[in-house]
Amino acid sequence: MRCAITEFQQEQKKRMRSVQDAMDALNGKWKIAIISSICCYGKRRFSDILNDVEGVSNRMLSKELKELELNQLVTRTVLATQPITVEYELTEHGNTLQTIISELSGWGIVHRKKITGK
Amino acid sequence: MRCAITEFQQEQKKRMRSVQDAMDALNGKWKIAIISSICCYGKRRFSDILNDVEGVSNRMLSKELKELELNQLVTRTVLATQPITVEYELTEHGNTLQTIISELSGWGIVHRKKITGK
DNA sequence: CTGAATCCAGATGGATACTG
DNA sequence: CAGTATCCATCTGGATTCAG
Repeated sequence: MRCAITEFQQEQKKRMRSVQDAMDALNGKWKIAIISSICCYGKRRFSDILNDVEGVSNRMLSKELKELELNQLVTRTVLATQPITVEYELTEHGNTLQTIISELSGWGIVHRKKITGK
Repeated sequence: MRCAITEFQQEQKKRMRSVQDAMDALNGKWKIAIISSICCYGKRRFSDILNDVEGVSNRMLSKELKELELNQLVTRTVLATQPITVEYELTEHGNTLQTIISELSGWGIVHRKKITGK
């Protein structure tokens, strides 16, 4: 009977799928930088993020913010100013990413040393 | 004097860069699945990984394994069998990713529930 | 100010066939 | 078995312009 092996592989598949789910929500060149920018300041306007995230274009920023909103990681609030301004904020769910981002940051530092600076 | 703000922003930039360093090493459609496959079994052959990672082509597998090797996350060992076989294994450094992968997996499960199943 | 629309170059990745 | 080479469709993302 090969149940043990089968179950083991099933677990492995589930694990891989859930990691992929996470990565799908975070993929895109700027997502993590955008999240960092917002969470760092609490609330953040479109043009602010545009300045924070070095190199991003308004086209990409708009697109990735929309995806983050779809994934319920940020909220978008239009303010009735003249001209209008828009505030982005992390949702509670978005905030749960902070642990992961911290760990990625930590690993990234070690990794960079490993590859370059030795 | 604006030192506090400046330092804060400096910290933020560093953090974003190191996260990006980490993501650079892990980007690519299959990297995490490949790492999962290898670490799950200890050692793994090319054709094994090809089977484990659903949907990957030999072209992509070859390419991403090469990148993982460059980033010193896996080692490649040619065995003198007939025909030759190749074993891939996680380096010590590659193994340090397990925590992050676990967390991503955990977050991915919560996230999927949030977005779909409620 | 906050985007959306268009255009376009370059990267990504699948299918297939081939080599040692 | 473990890749490499080639062809080709699609995706990505920058620059620029336009709109509410």
